[in-house]
Amino acid sequence: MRGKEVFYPIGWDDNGLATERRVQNYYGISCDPALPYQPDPELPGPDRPASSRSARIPVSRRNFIELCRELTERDERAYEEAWRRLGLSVDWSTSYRTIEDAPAAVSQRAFLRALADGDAHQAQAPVLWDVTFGTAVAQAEIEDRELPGSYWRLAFGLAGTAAGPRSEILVATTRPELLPACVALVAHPQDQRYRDLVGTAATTPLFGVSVPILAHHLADPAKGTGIAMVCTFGDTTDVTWWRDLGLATRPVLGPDGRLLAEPPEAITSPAGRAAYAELAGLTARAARKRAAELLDAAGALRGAAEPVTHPVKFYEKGDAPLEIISARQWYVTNGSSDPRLRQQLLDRGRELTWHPPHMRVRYENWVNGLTGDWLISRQRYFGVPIPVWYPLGADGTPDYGSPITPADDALPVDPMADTPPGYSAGRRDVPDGFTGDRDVMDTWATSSLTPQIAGGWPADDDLFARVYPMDLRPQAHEIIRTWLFYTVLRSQVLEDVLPWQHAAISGWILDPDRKKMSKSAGNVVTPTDLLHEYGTDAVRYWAASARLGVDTAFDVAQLKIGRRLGVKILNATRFVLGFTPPAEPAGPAGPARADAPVTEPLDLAMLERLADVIRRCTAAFGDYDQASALEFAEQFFWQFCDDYLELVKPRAYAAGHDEAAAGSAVTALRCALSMLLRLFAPLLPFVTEEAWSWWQEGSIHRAPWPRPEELPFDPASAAAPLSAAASSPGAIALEGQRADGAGLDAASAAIGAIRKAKSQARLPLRSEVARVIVRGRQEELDVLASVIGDVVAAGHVAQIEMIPADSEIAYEVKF
RNA sequence: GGGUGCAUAGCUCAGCGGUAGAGCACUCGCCUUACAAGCGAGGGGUCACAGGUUCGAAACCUGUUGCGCCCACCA
Repeated sequence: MRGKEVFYPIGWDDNGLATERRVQNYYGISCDPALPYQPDPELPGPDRPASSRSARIPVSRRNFIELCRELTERDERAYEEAWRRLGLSVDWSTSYRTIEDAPAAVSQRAFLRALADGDAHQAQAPVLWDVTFGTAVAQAEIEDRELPGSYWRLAFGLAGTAAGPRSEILVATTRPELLPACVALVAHPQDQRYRDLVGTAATTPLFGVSVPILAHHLADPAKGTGIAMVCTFGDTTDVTWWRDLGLATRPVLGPDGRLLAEPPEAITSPAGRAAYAELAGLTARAARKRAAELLDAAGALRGAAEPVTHPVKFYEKGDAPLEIISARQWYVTNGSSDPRLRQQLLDRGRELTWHPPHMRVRYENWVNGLTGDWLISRQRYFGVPIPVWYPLGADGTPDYGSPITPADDALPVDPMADTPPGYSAGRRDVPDGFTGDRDVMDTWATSSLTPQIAGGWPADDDLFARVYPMDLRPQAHEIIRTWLFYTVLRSQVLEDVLPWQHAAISGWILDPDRKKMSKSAGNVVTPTDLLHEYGTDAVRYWAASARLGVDTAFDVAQLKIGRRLGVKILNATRFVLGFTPPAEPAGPAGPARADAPVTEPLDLAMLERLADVIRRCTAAFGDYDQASALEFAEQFFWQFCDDYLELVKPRAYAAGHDEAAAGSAVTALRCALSMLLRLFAPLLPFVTEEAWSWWQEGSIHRAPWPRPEELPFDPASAAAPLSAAASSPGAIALEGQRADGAGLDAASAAIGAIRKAKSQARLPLRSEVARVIVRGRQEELDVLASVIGDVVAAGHVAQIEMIPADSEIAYEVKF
């Protein structure tokens, strides 16, 4: 409507663990990569009742991915239907799915570019691991949840003279099952209680392993007994201590979340090995209970277990606490260990215009709090494969340090199916042959490239040059640290540019009790029923009232009001179009046209007010504040209907008596209607399109945005007589003269006073009024005088008298 | 613990230096030549609390309390 070409792409982010879980639950299956492909698998089907994980039917990797594609496609069709019905003005002809070849190729190309530039690397390192999904996860996808737990106080043995009078040392832990993984005890260097012990060793109860007692500033004297047990790995602090203090590695937890079959080598005593055998194969949770029992039986517990509630790290879509295990993974540089890149990212955050501005703080918090590079590899199936192979040595061991990369024009590749350059297919997984990387990339590794994917990078140079960098990223606040941050990161690294100038950060829709909607809480309101019951425009009306950055409670009352507004627009349009245009019919669709001169002061005043509304709406939209734009338009529209239409009705109907006065009214009505419909069009697209179609050509959504300059004033008769009140703040310059809408307000106030008198007298509004006396200051009476004819007619007033007085304007109504 | 936002009528929210606002809900009235899925009128608020700035504070500053969110926090 503003005359610009808009590139508004839409895509489906269909990869990821959320999809895999939905597919598992929907079909009652699980993926087993060891199984062969079944062309026509027998599936339990969607009607199968929710089953335990063990009851799921295992299917091959290829079958699993096929089902993921199938179900996401079906889900996406349902979404598209809902969004089309919502009137989203995205360009459906350019939509993409991140799992399709073109986006996958973009994703792989960006990865290979990062690899070539040294921005992607592998490392064998401790990672946060979801034991249910069996994959590593990234820092951005972790959340804390409060869980109940217990403190156990374990007695570690002290040997030798350094121990002095003490023979044991108490260590509090919430995870006794990790005792076999213990590699050290750590106290704060200033802590007097343990100072003399630092540098000596203690012996773990039950397992009889000697561990050093060390000092580190991260040890908190106030927690537990002030001395912490360091394990491989109980939490991220353990990892820090392990690194800083150069500690041994004694893993006991496997990728499935169960204790490994064999104890760490450090456990050598028969008693220790016997104790470990009691724990082997148990889940961490079960092992915790068993370990506490064993410790109790061995007399190594001091005092009763103390219940606590503590925060535990979870994958945000996971059901079991994350564990930390050591694994080889792929990482992408994100500024955590590169001060220059970190500063560049912070600078980009300041370059970006945030709506609302304070959302930038979340971004900065996140960038400043990054603790490691971006872990992008996932040990899953439905995702874009990491596009590398590894050469195998003579003994069949992969050489991870020399990844084999595909040719650029071969992308996308699946290293598990495709053969790398320089090899034949037969040399897969044989000595001196090759093996494919079996991991896929984090879903954000692809969705962080949405500007590149939508913009045709790098194949369509012309499109890319025209649309990138883009203007706007609309998204919600919970994915600032993922979608927004990763997108800024990729554009910084790939193009050294900010991917868009503006970020419009929406809040959430909360349930009517202001609680977050969630499937498990059962308080989700889905839009489809609402769209059917209240209509799209009503739903959009409610949604548009939500300002950026502010969470909004779902409110059916707002839908009803929106629907009422839509109905009112149709009725008002019908009313206005019921009057015959005074002269030639309006020309081509578009700006309102003067069919007859607008000469009557009330009509001029109304249009002047409307011009001001247009200015304010336009400014609000420019400020990403659609809620204010709607409010301004709506407020004016109701005054237009309730006061102006009623005031002007008698004059407009009286076409036979005073053609000029009637013509002025009808022209003003049609002009205002045209502008109002266009003002509402972006927010209420369907009802305005319908009303527009009754009298205009073409779609209202391609009509020009209304401008005050369209006002059909006849310069010869413009609003000169509108009194001294024209110096008020609302005054506008028009055709070289000053005018404002004071006449409309004066007439509204006058008809309001008359209505009030009738209401208080319990009389119908159409009843006759014998006499109205108005007292007020001369200048106010002058304004009123200019529109008094319309007031008298609309109020059915027989006689009106205006008496100058040195007081606020007041009305006396006599029947 | 650090950060950030919010607190205004019964409800949902505007207002952000100049006499407290809207819609809904509530009460009363009205079939009025667009609309009874409508129209008109009315009642209803120490603007969380305490200081300060100012001629003047709901608004600006400081602090307090409560709620939400972000980050950190698993011994």
